[in-house]
Amino acid sequence: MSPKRKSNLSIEHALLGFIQEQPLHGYEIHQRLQAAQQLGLVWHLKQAHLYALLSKLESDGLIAAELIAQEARPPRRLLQLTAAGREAFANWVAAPVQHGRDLRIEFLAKLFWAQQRGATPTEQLIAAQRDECRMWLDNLRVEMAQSTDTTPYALLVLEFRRGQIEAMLEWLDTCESALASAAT
Amino acid sequence: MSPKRKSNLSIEHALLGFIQEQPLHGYEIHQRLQAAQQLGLVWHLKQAHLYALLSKLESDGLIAAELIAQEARPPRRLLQLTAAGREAFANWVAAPVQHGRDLRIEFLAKLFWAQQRGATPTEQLIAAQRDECRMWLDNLRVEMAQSTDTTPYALLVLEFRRGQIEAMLEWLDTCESALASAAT
DNA sequence: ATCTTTATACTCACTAATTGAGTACTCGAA
DNA sequence: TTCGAGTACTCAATTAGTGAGTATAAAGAT
Repeated sequence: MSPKRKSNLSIEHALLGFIQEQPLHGYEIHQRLQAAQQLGLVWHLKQAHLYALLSKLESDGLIAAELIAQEARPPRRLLQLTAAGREAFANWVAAPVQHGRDLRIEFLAKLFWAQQRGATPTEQLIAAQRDECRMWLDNLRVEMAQSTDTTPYALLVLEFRRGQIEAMLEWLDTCESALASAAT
Repeated sequence: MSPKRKSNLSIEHALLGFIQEQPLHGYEIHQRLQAAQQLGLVWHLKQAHLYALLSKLESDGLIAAELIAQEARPPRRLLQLTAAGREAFANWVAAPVQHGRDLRIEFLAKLFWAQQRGATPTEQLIAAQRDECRMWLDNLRVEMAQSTDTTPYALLVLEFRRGQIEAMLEWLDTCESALASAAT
């Protein structure tokens, strides 16, 4: 009833990238997701799930469908970005992820699209994520410094997180130089 | 109808640890899960979710409940390990996780219980996980070596994973020395 | 000439995961 | 005396995710 559902979109935004250039239908998007060496490397989606996410994006007004009848086949639902969708996608690509658990999939997906968009968006994304990671590290260090009454286990947990974040930061540097050398 | 449901238990096993020593009821388990510096540090569960997981464990025959009536309050369901549950828990604690995505929560949960059990189980778990991680690394290196026709993006994805696994391996070393020095 | 795959383009019904909210009582403090 | 906090769960609802199915055409096999 209420017009504003709490729409928890995040990784779904990655699908919008496929229809930036030209409208596509769901089946084709699924094909491209599977394609080797691309997004499918980090994000796996069953077909039925893909269609579910697409309708979610549609009901959120980020994409709009146009029915293209085909004689004797199910009609294609040609999907295209709405203005809101185009904006949401741009924002999503540019924004770093806010939690470590989102690095493996969502950040790599952002990087994929950023890198399709060119060197500048890529560098900006990397810089933004680096800032975010540094913030996480700073917070961790504060927590660890305050740890006088900390159990050995709790300390190990914090050290685990520190290690993962530091590895991420080093890898972000790798990304930058890889892309810089790819540009030349 | 069929007696064998495909029961996809894994992280749920961590709950069994709470009733190793004495039977507890769900509410109490939730309290202990929240307790600072413990498992709650890595695994957050809403109350309703906890109860759902407990019934799953029960229908899998790993725990059994005894109803304890209390005058004028809802009766407690006192939960205890079955023989199968005790075995399943021991196996779970000893086994390394098979996928990188399970490191942040499930492995840390295993470590928590291993370390409650003493130095030997802890060392064994760490060793087993180290072997597993080394295997992942070896596979990654093969993939990377075979990468002649690889896009820069695909290469970065592989390098990301390598970084995370290497950080994990270093951290496993930290764990070992931390626990060794705690033992003295 | 017919028969079987394979590709196209989705839909449906279901189970599992997860959440918010509620219930029904007690006890201690203001 | 009433208000909040604690005890111990339960329920209904929403979301996520999967397996299987549908309907058709074109391509290839026998």
